[in-house]
Amino acid sequence: MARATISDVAAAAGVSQATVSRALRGSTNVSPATRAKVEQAAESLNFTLSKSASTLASGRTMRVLLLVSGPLNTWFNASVLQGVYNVLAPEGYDVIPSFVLNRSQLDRFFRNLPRDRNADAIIITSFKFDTTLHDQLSALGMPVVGLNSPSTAGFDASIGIDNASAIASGVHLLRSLGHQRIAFVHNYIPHDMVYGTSTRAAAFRAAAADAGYAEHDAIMIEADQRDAATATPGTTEASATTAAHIVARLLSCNRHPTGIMGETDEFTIPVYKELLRQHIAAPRDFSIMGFDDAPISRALDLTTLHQDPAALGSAAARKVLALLRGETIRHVHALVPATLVLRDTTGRAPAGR
Amino acid sequence: MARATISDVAAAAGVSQATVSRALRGSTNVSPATRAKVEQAAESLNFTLSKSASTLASGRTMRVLLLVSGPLNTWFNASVLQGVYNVLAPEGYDVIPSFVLNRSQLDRFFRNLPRDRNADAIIITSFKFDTTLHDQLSALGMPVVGLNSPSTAGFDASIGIDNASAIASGVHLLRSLGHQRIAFVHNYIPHDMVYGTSTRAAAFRAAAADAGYAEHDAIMIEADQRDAATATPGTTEASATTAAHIVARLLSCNRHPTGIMGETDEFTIPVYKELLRQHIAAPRDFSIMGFDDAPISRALDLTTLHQDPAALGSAAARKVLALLRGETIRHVHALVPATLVLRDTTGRAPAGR
DNA sequence: TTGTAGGCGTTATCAC
DNA sequence: GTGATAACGCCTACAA
Repeated sequence: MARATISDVAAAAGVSQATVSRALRGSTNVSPATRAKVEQAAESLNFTLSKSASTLASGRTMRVLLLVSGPLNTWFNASVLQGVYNVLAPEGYDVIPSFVLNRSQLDRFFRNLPRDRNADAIIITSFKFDTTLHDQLSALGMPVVGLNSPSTAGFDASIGIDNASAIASGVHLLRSLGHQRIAFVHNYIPHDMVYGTSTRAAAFRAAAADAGYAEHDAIMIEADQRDAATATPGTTEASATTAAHIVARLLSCNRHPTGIMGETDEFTIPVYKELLRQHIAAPRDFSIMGFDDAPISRALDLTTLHQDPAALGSAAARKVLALLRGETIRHVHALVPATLVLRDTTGRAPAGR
Repeated sequence: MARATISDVAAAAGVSQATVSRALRGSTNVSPATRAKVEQAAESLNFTLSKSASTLASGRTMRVLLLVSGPLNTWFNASVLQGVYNVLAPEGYDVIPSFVLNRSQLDRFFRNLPRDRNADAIIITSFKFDTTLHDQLSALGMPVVGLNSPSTAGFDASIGIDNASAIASGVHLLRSLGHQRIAFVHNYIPHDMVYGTSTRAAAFRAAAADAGYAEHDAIMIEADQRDAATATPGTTEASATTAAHIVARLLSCNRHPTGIMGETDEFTIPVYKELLRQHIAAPRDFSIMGFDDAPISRALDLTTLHQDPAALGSAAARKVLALLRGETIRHVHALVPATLVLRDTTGRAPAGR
């Protein structure tokens, strides 16, 4: 059976193609009677509108791109996708995920994007901002919404986690638990890096100073570049080797820190495990907390800062919708808080320190 | 600047539209010289072919659907997506993920699919097979490849994990470690269920019998339906309540099992944690193993059966490609093994049992 | 190897 | 409220 076209339906229903189109899209002025006739005809012919043809004629693709940094099978990225999908799918939009692992892939993505301008809007997550990116974004010619981007420039709207206040609340916790020296452990940050967690490192520095920590009482420990190089790019997870190196540096400090914050749960957990392996226990000997509240932190009872990437994705998608409809958005650039989740890895600082 | 069309490029390059089309698609007979001219003209006009127009004219959409059961932000589903993407994206295909949580959503999906026949093929993961589904699949009119489906019927090709032999190797492990009584713990399986892990339960029964376990020495413990109902559908994770109930049933057995296998890592871990909470330690008092080798099992040093969902996704995508190109596939329905990963939660059965 | 011309199946703009 | 009709931007025989 060759596929029925709109004119077949028109013939069957005894109306014009235009009317069929109107009726089937539910929208414009069509009398209830006609609509019923048309719908019935379409039904019996097993007819449905062709997306491609509609797209061509209308200029609307009903597709939105989701560009993430790092693999899609990351807790964060997958959850964002889920959230975006949840609000866009019911509206009839397809969401097309893409990802890039490094700067050159990112550039290639933007270079090829117009090649198949086949989306109405794009959501971009966790990219570090730079002027090149900015230019690329504005050249896109479609609504661009950012998700967890360090800067809002170049985006028509954005949503993100309030890293600064979240990190601050973590620092305050450690301080009130009596930890005299604290540390922030994080992955190696390449100079051409595309992911944006470096915001947290900066936030830690600021929050520590703010909370009264002297500079040498709030130290930063970054993963070794060589360790990072052997890992999958874009992964936030620390390898066992990376973790071992970090712990070595941590413990070899003169009067080592007892309060530790990690950039993400996934990065923090290997460090935590390595400490345990050294027979240094939390919260007896030290306190440690992650960031994200990913399932893995729950499994290990790790204290952490909760964020909800699916909610971020949904919020971003809602902004896309608003942009597409030309509605005015209340908070063009919104920031949502991350909240502290107390579990088993934080407690009063060991006495005598 | 209004978008350049193919005829603008044709004019600029001094050739016909047809030639531009041919040249830009890299394909058919075009002299190198002409091709260069065309490419340069396109470049300078910032022109690219419109996907929608190509689709309409050619009938090929360059899109493939990925339908998964359960949320996209599951380790398994997200990894499958990643794997599918990895092979399809370089070939110019967009992959459009969709998911359904239950039977009615699945039916709705199939009912609406022809409504926007806008894909060249579809990959379907982890769905329980039934005759209705079979009919729906064959009515699709496009290549359908199954991933981890209990049956191959209705699919043009399929790829999956060899649950039977994997589970068998787990049972053999427990047996050789001296566990006299073993148990399989798994989530509640709704009768209209769409996900396919029930295969593992059946495999456990068979493998246990095969290994010489009497029926009452190899017990099945299924999560309570009411517990499952309160959880997110499609999640393979056990809630704390579910886990507590399961452990209660486990320990209240006369001579309780000391060797435990779980349907997935995510489901197994809460059970494991609950056992620890009862001061019953692995591998001293019992052995427990998961299935999947998800990152979370590594974090908890859980013995498990390794599978690689991204590889499954890639394999499925390759079959899609072959189908689309009319190539003959070597193994239309392929099964890949899952391999045992020994970690810290399995060991010799406690003496005197 | 390259050009010509007729679709592909809708949507949108007008009239009526 | 409904009907013509001209786009929409490319692909693909077929001819040259």
